[in-house]
Formats: sequence, C-alpha cells, structure tokens
Amino acid sequence: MPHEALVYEIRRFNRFYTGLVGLLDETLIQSPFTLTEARVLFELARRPRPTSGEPGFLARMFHLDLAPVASELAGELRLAPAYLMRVLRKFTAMGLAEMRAGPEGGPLVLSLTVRGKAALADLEAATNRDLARLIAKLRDEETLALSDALNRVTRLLETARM
Amino acid sequence: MPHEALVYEIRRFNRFYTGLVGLLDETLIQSPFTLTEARVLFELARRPRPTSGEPGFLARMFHLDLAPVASELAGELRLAPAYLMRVLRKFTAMGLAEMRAGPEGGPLVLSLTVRGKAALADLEAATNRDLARLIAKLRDEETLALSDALNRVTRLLETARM
DNA sequence: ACTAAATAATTGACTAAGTCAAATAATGGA
DNA sequence: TCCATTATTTGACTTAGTCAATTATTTAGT
Repeated sequence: MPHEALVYEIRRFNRFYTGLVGLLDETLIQSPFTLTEARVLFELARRPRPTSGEPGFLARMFHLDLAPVASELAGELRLAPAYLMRVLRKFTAMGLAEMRAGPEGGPLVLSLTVRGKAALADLEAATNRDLARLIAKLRDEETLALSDALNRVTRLLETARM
Repeated sequence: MPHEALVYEIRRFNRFYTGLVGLLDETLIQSPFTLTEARVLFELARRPRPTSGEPGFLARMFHLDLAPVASELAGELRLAPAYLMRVLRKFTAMGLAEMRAGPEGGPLVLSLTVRGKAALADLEAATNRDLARLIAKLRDEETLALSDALNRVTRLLETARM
C-alpha cells in the first residue's frame, strides 16, 4: 500500500465520517447551545477545578490549577479568547457556570454550577441516545469489531504523529 | 461488548478524530475559501454537468441532468439554498463557476470553469500534502493496517445504518 | 394548450458567530 | 521593585448563515 493511496482513502473516510458526525450534530443544534458552546460546556466539565476553598497542598506546591483558565480553554478548543469570554459570560448569566477569583486573589477559576452540570447531562443523554440508535442494529461480533477498528485507527494515527 | 460501552468509545473517537480533522482544516482556512466554499467547490467538481451544448439523447430522454441543480447541491451539502446561492454568485463573480440556462431555456446548469478546476486542484494538493505528512512516518504494514481499519469502520457503520 | 399546485431560484433584511485591535490587569523574573 | 510577558476584557467590526417573502419554473390534470 503506497502512502499516496492511503491519502485518498483517508479523504474518502473523512467525507464519510464528517457526514455522519454532521447528522449527529443535528441533535446538538436542536439544543439551546451552539456546537461551540457545547464544546465549552463539555470541556469545563472535563477539567474540573475547585469551585471554592483553598487549593490543596500539592496544588499550591506545583502550581496546579493556578494556570490562567480562560486562555487554557481557548487554546485547547482553538477558540479566540474574546469569543470564549462571551460564551463564558453567557453561561454565567444563565447560571450554568461561575467565574470567581481564586483564593488569595489568585487567577480566575471556572466551574460549572449544578445547573450547568445538569444541562451538560441533558446534552450528553441526547447524543448518547442518537449513537445508541445508530449502532442498535449491530450484532454482538460487529460491535466488537467496530470497537476494535476504532481503536486501531486511533492508535495508528497517534503513532503517526509522534 | 455491550452497546453502551461502544457508545462511549465512539464518542472518544469523535473527539480524537474531529480534533485531527480540525488540524487539517487549518490548511483550508489559509486558503481563499471558507470550509463551506471548499465543500461547494468540491461537490461541483464531483458532479460534473455539461457546460454547453445540447444534452445527449439519453439525458433528454430520461431527464438526466435536468434536475434543478442548486437545490440538489443544497440538499447534499445540507446548506440553506439562500446561502448556497450567495456562494455560487461569489464563485461566478470570481470566474470559478458558471451558471447558465441550459439548452431550450431549461433549468440552470452549474459548472466549474477552468480556473475553478485549477483552484480546486490547489486546495486538494494542499490537503493531500498535509495528509501525506501526517502518515509519512508509518511503516508499510502500518499503512496497510490503517487502510484496513478505516474500511472496517466505514463498512460497519454503513451496515448499522441500513 | 391551459391552469393549478408544487417545487426551485432569488432577493433583501436580519441574526448569530467569530475576529481584531486596543485597553487593562495580572504574573514572573531580574 | 520594575520591566517584560502573558492573560483578560471590552467595543467595534466582519463574515457566515438564516428566514420569510417573491418570482420563476415544472408537473400533472383536464
């Protein structure tokens, strides 16, 4: 298999897969959030930070959790800081997130409120339902095979990037 | 493998893969086209239509190529017709595409001009280059394995949707 | 061929998403 | 402490995309 042929296969796969993901995104579009907002919500939940109180001993010692949060998020989501700020404001206004100065006047700390977590849970439930519907018809061995194939793709592409 | 576990794996894969695709899209963003415009360009090339002259006998007989083109494209790309129209206008203004009434006052016929094809070729060259770079480090058997895994994923997901 | 119903194309006015540059605040190191 | 860097925030702006209404075009029935 020459590399050139693989390039074309990947492009074919991209067309196929982005089409599929697009279908699934329809669900998100029905939700009260845009795709970007959903990503922010998700990312906020995935990188939890203390909502209050002192950072622990280790955190203080090694400056964990003290990095400026908004810029981190912006970098990770490849979002313009200015825009992220607006999303965060909106979330704060909706009572989904909190932005508060950390202890000892430290940098901003972002966190989801209980309502924010609930909103995210709703979103996730919807996408899970869609995915479950998508794979509902697969037989047991096909389920296994798909899982395996996905892992292979991931692993090989990660290898490739190293 | 229960279906529920696969749902989570697919979500993990989506995160991974959309991140990767996002990286590759950076290239497109450097180009003079937006992502949507690139898709339109690509789709125009993929569904070629006669740029001039009479449709052939069979085409007339079976109404081939007589379907209203813009709406077809809009449907396929899931784009609002109004917006597609603007993109087409822009392309026409740039000399990349032509919209002309078909023979005998028939419906509009869309096609890429020579310049349009050249622009697309540039785009494709850039993405091909990026992809080639991505997989450059793969050894021969890994190349084969990746191709195989991609095909498996496609096949299994297509099966699932039937 | 003529008309009515349906579908497609087109436009203008609008909303929302995202960018940019400049101002301010905070941090880290000499 | 003071300077240089990096992060945050804001306002003004651009671009992408939607919506609803209008005009053409096609199709089917007669």
